[in-house]
Amino acid sequence: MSLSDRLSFKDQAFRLREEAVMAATTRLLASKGFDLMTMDDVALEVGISKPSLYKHFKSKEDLATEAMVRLLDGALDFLAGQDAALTPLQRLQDLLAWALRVRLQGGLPFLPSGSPQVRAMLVRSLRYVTRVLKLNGQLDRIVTQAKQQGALRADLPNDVILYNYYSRTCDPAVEYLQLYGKYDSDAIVAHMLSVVFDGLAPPRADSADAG
Amino acid sequence: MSLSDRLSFKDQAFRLREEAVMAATTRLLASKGFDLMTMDDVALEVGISKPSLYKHFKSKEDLATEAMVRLLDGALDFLAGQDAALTPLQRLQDLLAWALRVRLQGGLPFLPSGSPQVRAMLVRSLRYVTRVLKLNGQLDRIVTQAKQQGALRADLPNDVILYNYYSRTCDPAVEYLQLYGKYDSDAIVAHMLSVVFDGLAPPRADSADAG
DNA sequence: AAAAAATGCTACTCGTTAGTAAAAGAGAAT
DNA sequence: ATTCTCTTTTACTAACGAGTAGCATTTTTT
Repeated sequence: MSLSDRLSFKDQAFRLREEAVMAATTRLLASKGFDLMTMDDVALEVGISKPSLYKHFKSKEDLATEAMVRLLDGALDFLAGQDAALTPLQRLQDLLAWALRVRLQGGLPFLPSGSPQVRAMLVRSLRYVTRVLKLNGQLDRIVTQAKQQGALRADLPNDVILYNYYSRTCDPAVEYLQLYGKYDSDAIVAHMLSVVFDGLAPPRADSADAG
Repeated sequence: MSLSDRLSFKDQAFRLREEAVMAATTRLLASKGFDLMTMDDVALEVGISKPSLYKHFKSKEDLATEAMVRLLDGALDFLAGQDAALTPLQRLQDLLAWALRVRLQGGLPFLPSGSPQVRAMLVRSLRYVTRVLKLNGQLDRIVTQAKQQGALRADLPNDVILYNYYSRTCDPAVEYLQLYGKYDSDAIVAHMLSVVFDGLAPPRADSADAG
């Protein structure tokens, strides 16, 4: 309603196409990576021609960066929308589950895996860096809270925990297990969460009290 | 001696250069990835010209595949050379530590992270596939042994354990923590091993006996 | 010492891809 | 209805990268 009133048909179509472009970019970035994703790929997938892309985004760099920004905004929104009653540990677990599901549906990981070039490209973008710092700050606080509650290991520095956490969203294990076809998304998410927080070794009942 | 006797100067130089080519390829593959590594890069790093590379390897694909094959051979050698007295868990931990150190020194990860194209390329190579199957088989047996000894969680399928294990060798967390400069290699390896096997959550002393 | 064989290098080809210019087309305003 | 503006497209350019042809050089062999 409010859209149709204010915007012309052309503008509406333009916005819709922009969303389609973002969706295609995200999918292609996640599957092929930045280097192998061509602007022609994106154009073809959206069903428009390459120069039209440049009406929306001024470069490939811009396009890719925007995709990452949207992912991080999604994560920040997810955090902001979480139930206040949740424990810090549950907040972390739920966010990771969300990120893994995003990934399993063809979305992007939190960390740009791979080449320093891509990292450098992202860091050039203020829009991107802002989000990273915000997410980092929020998660760092939650990790500290979880440690205070005894829900995360106090012997690990926060950054070690955080990078281990982030990196799980681009863990190839997810991809490979999905490729297998043996497990559905729920099973993969459950397994991954279990492994991240509890580890591959069984709980050692003798560790705390026995000695 | 035996080399100088049988091989001409030319042949010796040729072999030495071939090693230099492999070393450069490995380093560049690890840092830039397959797509961004150019044959000119390799040639420049070795100090020879591009066409000379093609006397050693018939294509970029060949070159990259050979680098992966050597890594896997290294892993298989490491396994073969392990002390027979080691527990299965220790064997897994030591191999992972070895792989992480390789990675921290600019080497390749076990899993080709990223694009399906690269995966497809590797799978085309029989030399590569042979090694993968061999390593998979050996590690699968060790994992089963470790489970029987209660050293690994029996509730996780072997393949879930294995892919989580493999994927740690290309975990960006390693890269990022190294980038930080705050931790030395030993600390990073120790932290990673600890996280992989024990998880981010503290041991739950109440889990097995209390209920 | 001279011919023979093999390697290394300079200078190319061909294909691919990011990005652009100018024409063609569709919607909006008078 | 007609003009005006904005968008879309076809057809390009420029750069880069994989792989090659043919010449120069160097080692080996007779």
